[in-house]
Amino acid sequence: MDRPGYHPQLPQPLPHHPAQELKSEPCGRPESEESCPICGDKVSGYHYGLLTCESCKGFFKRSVQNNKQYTCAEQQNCPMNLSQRKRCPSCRFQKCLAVGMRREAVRADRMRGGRNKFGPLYRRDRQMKQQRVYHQPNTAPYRIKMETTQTHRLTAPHDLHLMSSQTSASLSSEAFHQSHMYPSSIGQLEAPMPLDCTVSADRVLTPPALPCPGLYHHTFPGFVQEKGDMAFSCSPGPTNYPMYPTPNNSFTPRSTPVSSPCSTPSSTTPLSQALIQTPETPPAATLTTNFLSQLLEGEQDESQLCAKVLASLQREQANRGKHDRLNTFSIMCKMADQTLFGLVEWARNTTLFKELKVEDQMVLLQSCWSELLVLDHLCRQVTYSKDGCIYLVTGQQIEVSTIISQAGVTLSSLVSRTQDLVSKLKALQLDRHEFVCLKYLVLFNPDVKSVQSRRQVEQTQERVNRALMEHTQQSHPGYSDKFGQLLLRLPEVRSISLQVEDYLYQRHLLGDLPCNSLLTEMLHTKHN
DNA sequence: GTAGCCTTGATA
DNA sequence: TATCAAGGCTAC
Repeated sequence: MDRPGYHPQLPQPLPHHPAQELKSEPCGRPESEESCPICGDKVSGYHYGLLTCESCKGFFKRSVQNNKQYTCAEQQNCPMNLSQRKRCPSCRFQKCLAVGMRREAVRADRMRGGRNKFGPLYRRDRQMKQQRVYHQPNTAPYRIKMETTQTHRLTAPHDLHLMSSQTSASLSSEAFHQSHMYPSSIGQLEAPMPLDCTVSADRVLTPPALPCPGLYHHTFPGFVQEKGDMAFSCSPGPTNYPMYPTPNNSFTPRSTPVSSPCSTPSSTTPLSQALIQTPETPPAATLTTNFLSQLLEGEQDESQLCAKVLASLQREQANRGKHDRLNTFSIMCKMADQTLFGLVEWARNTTLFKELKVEDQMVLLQSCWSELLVLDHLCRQVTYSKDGCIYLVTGQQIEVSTIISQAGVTLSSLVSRTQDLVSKLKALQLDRHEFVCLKYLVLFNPDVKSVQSRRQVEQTQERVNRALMEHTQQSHPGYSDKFGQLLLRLPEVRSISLQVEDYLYQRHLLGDLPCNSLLTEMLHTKHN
């Protein structure tokens, strides 16, 4: 593909890639200046799940309506751009699916008009974009202004102590909203940390130019190295997703070639097929292996996430004046913001989740978003953090003792509880298969109120549960209780996430949380 | 088959 | 009532 980093087999950058922005017209209606994620043409609006151009909209519609079965004459990696998009419909369709276009948005009854069931998702996407627009210099209703003198003077060790009204009023709407994911970041705002925030921000936001995601892998490690003189201790950034020394590293990825979850227009997905056991199917162990491998396919690459966050931070910084740099807390929030967004997209792009009604998808995500964030944080710590440090998505490490010594009671408690859990999971040698299973178990929660397809959710949870059990038995035959030990950690994850939500809601009631963030929307939905 | 423009109609 | 994301139409 001509787009750097694009691989038809892999989950692609989300349609709302940070590099793509919307501009507000004078009338207030956002005009898309984004390029189509499939071919790069001008976006004409939301079509079948995301912003695309008119031609790709039409192409996708025709393909789905006519149940087209395309075949690529090359290696299924044909370039896809404005001039070449007509050459290979197979790769074009693959790319449509890979970036997130949804077959189910093409109406079977061909009814015209009206809004589709994706309205809430489109709305959320717009809100996120609008949020970025607000943060453009000179167009924002309020500018991001952090770290006033008053803020720095706060030393009282109370978790809910807040900045003076003046200070709060000058804060970014985005500033606090996902800090629960990184308790240390909250601590840094609540009590002055011995971190030179300005220096940190400058460092973080001045990596080498990051023109496109595909190049980030090459620039990132060097950049991290460069940050060695920061207040944080840093470790080399990961070049791939968790691979740590457990017996599971020898886990066979898959015994048969597995296409992208949405690789063909047929109604049954590879994942669905993997879930259906017939008398002809391979042994259960192989099925479990395939199933887990396919669950893993949707996992976001840590280095890509890292690059995305860095690019976002860099862009934010570029829009600021010399004396208006993001402080450490804002940076942490940015990190958490991207992480949460990535988790929502992860869920939305997983085949099993897509099979649910959109209404169910919404309520499930609204129910478990904070648990997913906590799990994500835990996995990052288990995989990358040094003992006694918290590993950030950007590859930086902060010493836990520093945070605890200066944070308030609730925050210290949160950090301690989280670190205890990290220790337990490290002792259990949690691997990426088990981690992804835990995420699925949290996501597919049949006990969530107002889930319509409860049975479907329940069956998925049972499937994942069984796969997790079989995997732990296979990978740790001498450790019969690993499965039980893993499940026993989930209540603590839940508890921590609830504590975090409570804390954030308190801040929200005091006006500290932004009105147009995903996090606020999630909090609102729960408390309403 | 493609892609730009038009029509439709549920929803905010 | 305006919006906007569906499907339809049609020149190419």
